[in-house]
Amino acid sequence: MSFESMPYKDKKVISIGIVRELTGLSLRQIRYYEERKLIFPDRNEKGTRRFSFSDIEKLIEIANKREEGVQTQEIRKEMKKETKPIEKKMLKEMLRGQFNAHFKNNKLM
Amino acid sequence: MSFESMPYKDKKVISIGIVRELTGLSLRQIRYYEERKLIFPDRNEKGTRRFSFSDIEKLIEIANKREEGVQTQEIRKEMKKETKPIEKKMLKEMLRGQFNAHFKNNKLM
DNA sequence: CGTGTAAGGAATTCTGACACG
DNA sequence: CGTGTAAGGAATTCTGACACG
Repeated sequence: MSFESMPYKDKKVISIGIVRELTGLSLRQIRYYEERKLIFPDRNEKGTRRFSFSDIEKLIEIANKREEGVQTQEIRKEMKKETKPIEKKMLKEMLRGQFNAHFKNNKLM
Repeated sequence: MSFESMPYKDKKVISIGIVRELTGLSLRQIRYYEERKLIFPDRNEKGTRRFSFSDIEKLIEIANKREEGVQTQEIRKEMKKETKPIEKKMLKEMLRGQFNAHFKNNKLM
């Protein structure tokens, strides 16, 4: 199942009210950080936001930075650097997936 | 943080609507399986249910058993057997925690 | 810039009950 | 036994806007 293969940490299943409880941030703050492209919750069909545990961890980091007086713009820049290696890893895995699919189709199936 | 120390899998943070999406079960079915003591979602202050990924996995198992015609009573019995070892493990860890706390308080603090 | 708040509407969730079987 | 459904109420979430600064 695709459900099993994805780590729970990145599944977008948490509503904004719970995120508020878990982070201590206000709804306004959470929505604003999305507006500033610091987090990227999914939306369900009717438009309500769905967050992952990763989003929550990110929000906790953001809250800490904000307490230090760092502006959202700066935080976004810092986060870009940090997520780059992850993107590279993802890309690598995607390529491997493509390769495997290709191999399967031509040699085994 | 206590947040970090607990695996995401067991955090009760998912609302019943998402559980329905993820399991394909109806709200009625999910609530009924709780009534029959097959799952144990938390409740927030206002009484709305909060499920964990573990609950969702359990529900998928339950759905499979039900398709085979197994009654909820039977499913509960089967699940009791399966969760016993986990309870033992938890108990062991709790005891170790108590021991460590005791040791710390008397010898180190 | 970052956050609070009141506003109105839409969608969610809850419980207890009746239905069928 | 297991599930559907209509009912009424309460709580959630959404957006765009005004406020302050």
